[in-house]
Amino acid sequence: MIPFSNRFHGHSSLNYVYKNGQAVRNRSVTIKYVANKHRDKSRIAVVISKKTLKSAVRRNLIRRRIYEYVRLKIPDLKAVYDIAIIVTSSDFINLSHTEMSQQIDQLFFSARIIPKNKSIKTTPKES
RNA sequence: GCAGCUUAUUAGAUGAUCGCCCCAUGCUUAUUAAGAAAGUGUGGAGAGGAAAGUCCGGGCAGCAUAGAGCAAGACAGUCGCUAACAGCGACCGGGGGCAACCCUAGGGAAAGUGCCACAGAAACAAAACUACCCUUCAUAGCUUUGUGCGAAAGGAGGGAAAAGGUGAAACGAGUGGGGUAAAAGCCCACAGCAUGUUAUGGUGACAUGGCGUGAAGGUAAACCCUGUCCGCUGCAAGGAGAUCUGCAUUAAGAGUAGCUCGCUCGCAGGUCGAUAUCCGCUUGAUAUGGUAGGCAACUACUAGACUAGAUAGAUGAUCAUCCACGACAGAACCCGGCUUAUCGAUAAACUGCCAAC
RNA sequence: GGAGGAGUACCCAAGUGGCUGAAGGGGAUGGUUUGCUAAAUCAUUAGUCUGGGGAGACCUGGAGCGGGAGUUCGAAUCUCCCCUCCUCCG
Repeated sequence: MIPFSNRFHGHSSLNYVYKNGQAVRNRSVTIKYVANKHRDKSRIAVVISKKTLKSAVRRNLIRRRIYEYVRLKIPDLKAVYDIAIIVTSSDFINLSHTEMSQQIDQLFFSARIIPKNKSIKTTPKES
């Protein structure tokens, strides 16, 4: 999980991201993001609908894996962002760790939240 | 050894690195003290047998310290257990299995009402219809020619409820004998059923036997009757600000239930501040061990223990090794059950068959 | 987390124990009408799964009212347990 200060608190702050954020998406994940100049720390949420995956255990598992990977990316962000990662396909549960990290890296780069070459350098360091 | 049956336990393990929530405690922001917040260090602890479905029951909270009557609803063998229950235990009756054992919404149909389609003579009150039997009328005919006898079909009167291609079910006591014009528990013997009473055993449901009486279709997960229980809403319950104006003080109105009573309460609006935070929130019908009681469910006493409390919601990620290659699945106020989902592994008791001693 | 409701043919739906071969409407298919279409009008329609027969057109048996049990002679309907979908709450 990510620290308490990097989470969203309350419903309305997430609604702001949904309404005003920019979106990048691929087949199974959508990322909405918006820059926030009032805060010192970025906030990140992972959203999985009960309709996409019925089992609570599997939803938790996806959420934890994404949170864990994104937690390591927080220091690399260019600025302070509010980010919502919305999972829209139940196939996401079957991805291996490398497949998952590739998809998220790709989306983060195309959103221009993190610089490309740094993201390539950091991943071997972490592992 | 094979096949089966019941119960209980368990629910991947170990290590490395990086992280999360809560609690305790130290330091810093910050040199009087106290409190709050943020950061940071150390230590402790961190999902289930079903956490699920929300199907029952209870605690707790608000409405009266939850009160009365009706309505509505739930339950249904007996005795016990329990805070309570539609639960559990033991037993009784019924059904299944060679057996261990399993299943069982199991009060009342002689209080009343309804329903029993189609088919069938008839669907529950008894009768009618067909067939059966007797008497009689009348006729063909026979004839000893006498107001003699008299078949079948037919008309009339009567008998009995034994027979009736249907149907889930047919008047609801079977078999054999007697009996009769023909029949029938009409009578007899044997066997069975219901009910009353009585004896024995059992707390009881009930079981076994004696005596008397009797002939009653099914359906109550149809209405209903009998007995027992039951107020409603649910932690999104509920609690925690400041201030001003108007109306009212009996009455009116409002509040919790479908209605009646009863009970309680002043009501309406504006402004500021919020749409959040804190409390409720985990020590409890608590689990574990021991002793005693009980066939058991369970209860009493005792010892030490504290074992999630989040709020976009904490147990994870990555890697390595091992094996049986890991099923179903994530607490949200808390308990007791039920039901449903579930890869396997282990242990114990018991039953049947086969073999050996 | 808690409370309530619904599920019948491709779609909308009626049906509260028995002749349901599942009413009715839309849709689909084929006629009539028109120079052609639309509209109107008439007729047909278990159309899903499965067993058997047939070269095929088609004929025929069974199941089937979200799924599974039970009560009953008989269940879309009554009872119980699941599944799916929808709505509400400070």
